[in-house]
Amino acid sequence: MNTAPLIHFIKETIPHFNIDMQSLEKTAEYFEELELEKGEFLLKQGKRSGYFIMLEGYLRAYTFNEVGDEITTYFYPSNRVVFEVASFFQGLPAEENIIALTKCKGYYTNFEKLNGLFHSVPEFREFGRAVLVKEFVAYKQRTLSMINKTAEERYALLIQTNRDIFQYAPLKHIASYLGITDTSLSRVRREFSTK
Amino acid sequence: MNTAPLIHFIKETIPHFNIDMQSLEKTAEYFEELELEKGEFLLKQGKRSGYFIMLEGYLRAYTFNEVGDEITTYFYPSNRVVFEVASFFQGLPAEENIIALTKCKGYYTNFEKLNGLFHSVPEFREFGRAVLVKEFVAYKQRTLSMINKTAEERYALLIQTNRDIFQYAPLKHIASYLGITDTSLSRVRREFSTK
DNA sequence: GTCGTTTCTTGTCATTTGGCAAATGGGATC
DNA sequence: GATCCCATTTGCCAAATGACAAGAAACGAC
Repeated sequence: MNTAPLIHFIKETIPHFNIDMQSLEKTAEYFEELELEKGEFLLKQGKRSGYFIMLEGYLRAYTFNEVGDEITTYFYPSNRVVFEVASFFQGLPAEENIIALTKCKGYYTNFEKLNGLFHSVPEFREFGRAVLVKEFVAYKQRTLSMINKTAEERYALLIQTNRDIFQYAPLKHIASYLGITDTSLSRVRREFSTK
Repeated sequence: MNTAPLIHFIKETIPHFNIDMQSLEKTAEYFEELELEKGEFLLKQGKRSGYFIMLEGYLRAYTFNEVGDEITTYFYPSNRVVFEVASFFQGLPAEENIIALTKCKGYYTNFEKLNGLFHSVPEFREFGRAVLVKEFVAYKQRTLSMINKTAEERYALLIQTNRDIFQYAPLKHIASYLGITDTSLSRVRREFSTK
């Protein structure tokens, strides 16, 4: 296994924290390389989520509402750690599906292995915490923008921060991610493009 | 300091995990008792957040949007751990204020002390992780309900899960928490009460 | 209690968004 | 090319929500 990109990602994530090379090499043993083809699932509803350090690719998380419509809950770009928090950490069956929008590459592990890693490389806990905090912060900001931004502002923000997504995801998925219907998104886009 | 309620809370939070009494006593040394009167601030914008295990009381977190309106971001009931994740863990100045809606009692610590505690009582990390995960899960659910529920459904959900809040917080704060104006909430309530 | 401030409700009207259906467009397959 | 399928756009109308202002009610200071 080529561990260099994994080790690089770990160091980047906690730059203030110096993990020695030996620990990093040991850390890598707890992961396996994973590649997903476009359309493959990283997680299926009902299963337990794993822990995927994704260095290349784009993923989409989605679930279904009461009337059976698909709701896109998240888009993951590269260089993110992908897991469904309740399922992974609390052992619950996932309510989300996570599917590859493009070919994806990264490193995968599961809950038991990650805990084993926390024991054998205690410094790695710092990474685990940083990741959990980072994803939590991202979700908080998303919630805030749902509360105090208009659909058009949320659309503009997505274009700014994650423009690539428009290349890989159909607009109806982006619409439900933004909390509006595809019809409304279409109108928002028409207004937006005239500015 | 009366450590019994704190120790009880820690055990309740990670029931599957057995921390011996000695460690729990040592843990308590890293906290101080804190009482807030109604109207007092637990956190002010610009400061660094602490870590407050609140056993009694209600808190409200809020910030301001671009036009200066107050946005209520969260209501905390008792038996929750209260911290602003980005500020506490990443050391950023808080963008939120957190204010007591009632008299509050609990145990308080800061980032340095909590890290010291993680070193001297490694089992306590399990508590830290459980808390982070729990709060993250709560936020995810909130985001999801903003996306795929109507204002009336969100209102009904809040009544079900956190009815006490209506006793302590004015409706305009509840309105901004739900992502609507106070005017709309008033109308939603009128409709809702006829059902 | 009185006064003044804040909160809550209501009315009116504008804007945003949704629901539905039809038209358009692009891509895949044969 | 013809056909089919799906995504997207558009039109029409309804429902939800916002903005603003006025009045009623609740609350706090004195």
